[in-house]
Amino acid sequence: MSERRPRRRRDPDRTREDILEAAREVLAEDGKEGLSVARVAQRAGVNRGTAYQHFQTREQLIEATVEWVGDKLFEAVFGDPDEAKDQPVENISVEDVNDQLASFAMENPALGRVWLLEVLSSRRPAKDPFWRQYKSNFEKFAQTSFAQPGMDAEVLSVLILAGSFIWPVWARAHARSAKEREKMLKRFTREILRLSLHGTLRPEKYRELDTRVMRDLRKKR
Amino acid sequence: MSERRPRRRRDPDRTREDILEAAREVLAEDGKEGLSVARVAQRAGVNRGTAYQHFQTREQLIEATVEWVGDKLFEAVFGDPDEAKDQPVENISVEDVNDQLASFAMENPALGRVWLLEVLSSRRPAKDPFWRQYKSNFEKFAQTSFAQPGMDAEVLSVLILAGSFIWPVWARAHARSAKEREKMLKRFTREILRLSLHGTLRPEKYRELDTRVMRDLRKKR
DNA sequence: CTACAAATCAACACCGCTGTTCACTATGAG
DNA sequence: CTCATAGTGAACAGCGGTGTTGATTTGTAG
Repeated sequence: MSERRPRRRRDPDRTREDILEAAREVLAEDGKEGLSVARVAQRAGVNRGTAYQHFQTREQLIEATVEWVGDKLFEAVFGDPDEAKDQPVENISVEDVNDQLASFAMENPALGRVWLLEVLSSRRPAKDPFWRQYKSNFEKFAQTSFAQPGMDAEVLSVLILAGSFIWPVWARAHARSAKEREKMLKRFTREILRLSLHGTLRPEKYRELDTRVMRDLRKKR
Repeated sequence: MSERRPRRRRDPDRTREDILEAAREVLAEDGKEGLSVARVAQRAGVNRGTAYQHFQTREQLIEATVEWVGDKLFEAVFGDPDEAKDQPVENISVEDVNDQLASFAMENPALGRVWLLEVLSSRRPAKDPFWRQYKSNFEKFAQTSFAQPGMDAEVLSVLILAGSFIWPVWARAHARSAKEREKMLKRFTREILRLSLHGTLRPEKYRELDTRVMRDLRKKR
């Protein structure tokens, strides 16, 4: 036991990447609380001291990992950042965005959950590129004639994000085959679509409720 | 320092309650990961050994606390369990249920989040009275003529629960005055209602999408 | 009023983690 | 070649945690 590793080739960038990669793995397996610098360093095949050289504290290591997740999420949902930034809303398919989002969540359940809570509870959520883009897309879309009137884009952003990242918990995305995950994913995306198109209540059966909600609408913001 | 407390009066039930109460406080303040038997025992004014007598492990202490939250949540949303169990669905107001749920989540943000994740990831979620009732309500409702056709009640249950308990994170429910919480709560419940009634997309603008979703509907389950 | 099971408690043994420091070694860039 | 620096290893001081054990007290049943 306790094989002595040969010394790493000197390559700070590579080393940093290795540490981050290991951090992702640990985070994905055991969540934020399971992550210790010691474990990450071991998994990365790096001396603990070296890890502390690259990330001053455990918190910073987590932060850097979450940042990485945010970037990947952006890429998965909106594609190349440079092109995506200034796409007009009309070019963006509501359906595709939600599908990609839900798919990412299903394939990276633990990582995604950590990202979600970290970003939503952060002091400056707008720092995260994905959140910024996602929310602003929703807001712009709400202005178009394709959208139902009176939407609260912020609430909807949180709702769909929360649903997308929590659904894999219920679906037991870890511990399932790719095929089963695919099936659960489909169920989710289909229902989001159906909900988006028709809601859950038949408005004609809720006249009173409907007028009340829509009246509130006018006086607010 | 290190005042020596006088030995506790012998009263196992009371002691157990004190421990659970302290556990709730700790959980509410610092979440699942902040909970240690040591802290709970100290806060409860109980020897750590005593705590271990009542709850064999940290996990079991958490489990018991989550159970308590489930009960409270049930009570807050559905009222007295004995009466609620066999209410016909028609007597239950969709609006009220969602309002009470969101309100509970807003007033018990950390506790609620722990409950949500614990229940959804548990091996036997149906053990939790609230989840069981909530989901089955949704399923029964989906069968009525008040509901839009083709709803996936399970997806919707997870979606709304997730939204209700994650919204307070975004809303920074801790660290806000009662008045501000109330305002954020209103925004959420209103939007849920609006969404339930009208969705987000104008169906007439999404004919193709609509027919596709509804076609899928027929062949599935 | 006594016996006894159960409740309470202090102390024990042990773990893993954080963050720091320091001396040493290898290495790639210039 | 040389030298700043990445990487290593080891040790330290400290913290807070988990479970366990055996002695001690105490309510209560008989």
